[in-house]
Amino acid sequence: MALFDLPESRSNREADKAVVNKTTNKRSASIVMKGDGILAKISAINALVESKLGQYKNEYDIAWADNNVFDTVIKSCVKNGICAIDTETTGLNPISDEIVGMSIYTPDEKAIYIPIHHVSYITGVEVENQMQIDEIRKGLQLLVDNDVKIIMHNAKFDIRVIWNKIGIRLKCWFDTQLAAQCLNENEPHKLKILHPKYVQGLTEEQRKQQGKLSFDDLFEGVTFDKIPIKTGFVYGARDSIITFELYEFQLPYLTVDNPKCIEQELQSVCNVFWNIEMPFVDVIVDLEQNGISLDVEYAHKLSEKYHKILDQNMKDYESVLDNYKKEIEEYKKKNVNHKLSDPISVSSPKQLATLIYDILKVEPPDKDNPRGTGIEILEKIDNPLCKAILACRKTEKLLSTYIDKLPNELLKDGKIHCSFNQYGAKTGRLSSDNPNMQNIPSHNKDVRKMFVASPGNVLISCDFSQQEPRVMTAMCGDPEMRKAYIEGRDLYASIASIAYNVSYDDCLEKFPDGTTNPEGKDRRDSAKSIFLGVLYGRGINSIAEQLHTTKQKAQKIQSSIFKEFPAIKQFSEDSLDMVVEKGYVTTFWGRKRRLPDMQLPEYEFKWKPGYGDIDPLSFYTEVTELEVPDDIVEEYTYKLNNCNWKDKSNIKQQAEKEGIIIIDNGGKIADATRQVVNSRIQGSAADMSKIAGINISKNERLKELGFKLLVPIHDEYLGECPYENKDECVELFKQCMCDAAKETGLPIKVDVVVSYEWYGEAI
DNA sequence: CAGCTATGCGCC
DNA sequence: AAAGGGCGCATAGCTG
Repeated sequence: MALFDLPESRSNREADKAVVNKTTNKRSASIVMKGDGILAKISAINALVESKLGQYKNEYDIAWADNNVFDTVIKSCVKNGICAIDTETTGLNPISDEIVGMSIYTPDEKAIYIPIHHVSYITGVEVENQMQIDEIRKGLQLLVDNDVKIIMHNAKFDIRVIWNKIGIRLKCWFDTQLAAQCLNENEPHKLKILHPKYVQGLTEEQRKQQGKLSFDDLFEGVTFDKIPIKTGFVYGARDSIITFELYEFQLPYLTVDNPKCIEQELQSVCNVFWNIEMPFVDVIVDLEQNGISLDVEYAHKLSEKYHKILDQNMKDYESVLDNYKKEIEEYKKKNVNHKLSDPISVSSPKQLATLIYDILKVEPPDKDNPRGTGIEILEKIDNPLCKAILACRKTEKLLSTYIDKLPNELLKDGKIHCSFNQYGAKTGRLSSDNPNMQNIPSHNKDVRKMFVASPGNVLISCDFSQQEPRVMTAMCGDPEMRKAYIEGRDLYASIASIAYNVSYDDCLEKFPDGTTNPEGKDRRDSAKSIFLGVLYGRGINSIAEQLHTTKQKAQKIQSSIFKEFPAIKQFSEDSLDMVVEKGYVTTFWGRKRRLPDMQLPEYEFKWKPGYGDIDPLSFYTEVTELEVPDDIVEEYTYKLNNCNWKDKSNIKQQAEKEGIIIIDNGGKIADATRQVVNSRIQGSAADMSKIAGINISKNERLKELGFKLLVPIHDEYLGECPYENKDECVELFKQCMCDAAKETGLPIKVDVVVSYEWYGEAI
């Protein structure tokens, strides 16, 4: 059974975890099953691939060590100056997983599959006559030397695989995934979905019929290295050609003077794609490849410390719970089918709700969420039990998500190499996973200190100061707000000063002598909340609640802010006008956020099946959907627009009796409305941060100094460099960041910290 | 058993 | 009437 020594279907990384998690007995049991099933599984896969992709068999070629297919195609790539490339691997980790094969397509040649590390699924021995890494490297070097334009789908992955496994760092010229995201952020961006949809022109129905063609669907559970080349080459080779075809479809829309681009109003998106997203691919490759060091010894100590705290938290919780022993027992007797564990689990919202609302009969503080057990609700309840629950949950979160989790994520180099999703948010922001490096606790100073500079290096963090408010100021152009930033004043204090009609100094957190000024802090906090409230589309009630004040007072401050800074309100109104007219808003740099819900009618009217002027007995009602006559639509629209909101459901029920279904889009429209201003601001900030990353990665001097980017956290970058170069790196780092704001015409401030541990003591 | 949703919570 | 934007992940608990 040595063949199946590891659970092969998983990445090495996960395999390691499996070794830790499972007993030896269990493990070998599952492996025996795998071994017994592999023959059947492979033949099932062979048949499945044959049925789905067999038609393409003769259209693609295999590059073997003893034929000249690879050389021929490389030559054609050089001649054409363009090609699409894709890799197949044993898993999704470009460092710890292995490359299995590659495919290349260039026009006028068959798409080729290059087997590299296929093994026999029976013996585990490498299949003979596969291409040698050295030969492939020489070929790829030719592509680099001749500036061949390379097209990929999710390029950062393939670039890293090829860099790590073949030793060539390719540059991607056109990433079809990023293109798709720039062209429409509101759809899935998998190659296997986009190609049928846009290149083959299949309808949703036809696509369903075609069935699933993605890797997981076809090879479920079996890594690609075990797939016989005769079967796998069709899938592999096809990846590069469909990537190329998708590119051909997309290119006109991303060519600034092409009629298709102009007609779709995509000129500004071209700027984002070509000048921000494509150059940023190299930044992501660096970030992921660099990784960040973790102090394992410190993490271990931290784990001990917090497990002790958790033990104490649990003791406290259980002793408080003891006070309610009687009530709990009573409840359990009355409700024989109760699902309460003993003691009641602090991590089960259901059990906690039972405890708090059913057993202790607490009056729900939040009417909208009467059985909620979230932090804000428990804080309002304000009793020792809730305090104990919150303490347990806080500590458990720290331990399970960070302190005990992160040390397991290390690769062989002792670093965490997480994954960054370049278009992770529909606003254009990045996201991070495996693990998420963008939500490491910052309030708690202990946890971030697990992350340290590599030996001989220092960490440098550099963040934009008030990035989003600054972007808002640049975009709305309010002269008073601009002045505040240009003169280096605190914007929130400036707003407060004007809104409250008191001096600027009286709106700062501190007096000039350094002592705290509580009134000033309150004013500044109010202005800040309201300003950010506008950014987030937040309701006035919710703002008032946060400020611990009345709705009237909050409303008054908001009104005076709108009055004194008319550009803020104007900007919101312009944004709403734009989205209603065009269906989208744009960022400062031209990224689009489509919000089609904003163009929905407030109400839609449909006949109930069998109603309308169709014969109720007809079998064909679903074929012709008849529209509800205009006069009825108008009548109900008028009623709905002029009624008390409480009467709305009555009207809807009334209509239903008459066979008319009223769809209320109010909720969707409200949701989208809140996104309008925020998308422009958050998206512009994201653009700016990406430009900063590009500036940094293109700075040759920083490279010479050994500076490395490690983690982006929205408005902040974390990097490291050799200790002796820190001063020069800090200056260049700051400059690259500030330069990103150049186009806005507003200066931006950055804050820098140099330290050995993240959030550790400044050096 | 895997895979899904709900709830809660960490960050900007 | 009331309304926080953007993420990823852990756990519980349900379903197939």
